[in-house]
Amino acid sequence: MIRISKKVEYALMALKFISQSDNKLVTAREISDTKKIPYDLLSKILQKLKNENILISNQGTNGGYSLNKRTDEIYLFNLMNMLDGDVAVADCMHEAKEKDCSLEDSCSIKSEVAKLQKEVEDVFKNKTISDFV
Amino acid sequence: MIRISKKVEYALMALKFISQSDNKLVTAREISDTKKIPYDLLSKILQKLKNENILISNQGTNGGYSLNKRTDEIYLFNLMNMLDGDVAVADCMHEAKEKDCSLEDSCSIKSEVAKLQKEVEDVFKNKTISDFV
DNA sequence: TCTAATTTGGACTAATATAGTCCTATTTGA
DNA sequence: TCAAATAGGACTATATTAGTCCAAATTAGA
Ligand code: SF4
Ligand code: SF4
Repeated sequence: MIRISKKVEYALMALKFISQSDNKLVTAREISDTKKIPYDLLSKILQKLKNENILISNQGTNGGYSLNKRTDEIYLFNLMNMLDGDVAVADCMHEAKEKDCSLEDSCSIKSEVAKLQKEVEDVFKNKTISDFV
Repeated sequence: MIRISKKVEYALMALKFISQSDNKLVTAREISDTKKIPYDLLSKILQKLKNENILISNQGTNGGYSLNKRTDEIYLFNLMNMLDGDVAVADCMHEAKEKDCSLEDSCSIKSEVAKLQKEVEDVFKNKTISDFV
């Protein structure tokens, strides 16, 4: 059904929220409350973004998150990769070859699927967080 | 993870196969055997395509399927719709509003997601079976 | 030094979607 | 009448996505 996962949506909302908070640290709780995002899930997402150097985190009382990149340096394509794994329109299109397709031998559409992959990738590679702010 | 379902892949292979069979009727068994597609699943797909007037079917001995449209009249976008339901990058983007998002009130990214939806749709609307043949 | 606010992170469960199977009926040419 | 085929409902299995639970570590401030 070709969709953006909730994780990615939550990440987009969170990054937008943080980018609009003028350098002030933002807590997971704040975002969760104002955007109605499940707290635990959001926490995981922010941690991931921190580990991927999209965010900087400060632990402890008065802690929170802040951006570590400009919004136009954060690509939707990369976000999707971080949070959901490879953006691949078919099993055979994964970068890492863990997921092979058992039909690869008899497959008659692989090269066309590859073109499609390219076109879909381009859509997501051409969007950054700044498009969402 | 943004992918084309197996159903759609199987449909593409089947339609390609049929289109290359020079007006001769093609059976589900033939396609299933040569393309290694699970027979029962493929049958369902072909039946669906018949009900959607993409294929014509002939029952009984010597029966089989043939195309009811030119390959350049069969859009990937429509195939996906038929077989998997709405192509929607997010819950709120479904045509029929069965699937609403509970966050719609607090959502800060909906309009940008709508743009994305449009771009993704365009990719699939600009591909027909003829691109796969 | 204690406490509350916070991030960190593993393990788990629940819900949903996708893929595949099974079974029976119907149609039809030979 | 038989065998080859489509038709289609109901079901099961698998995988993915979404969400929850719990315990630990960090840190500012009282
Ligand atoms: S069926 Fe063909 S296109 Fe689809 S995943 Fe397998 S090899 Fe790739
Ligand atoms: S979170 Fe926003 S963009 Fe996503 S489905 Fe809900 S309303 Fe649409």
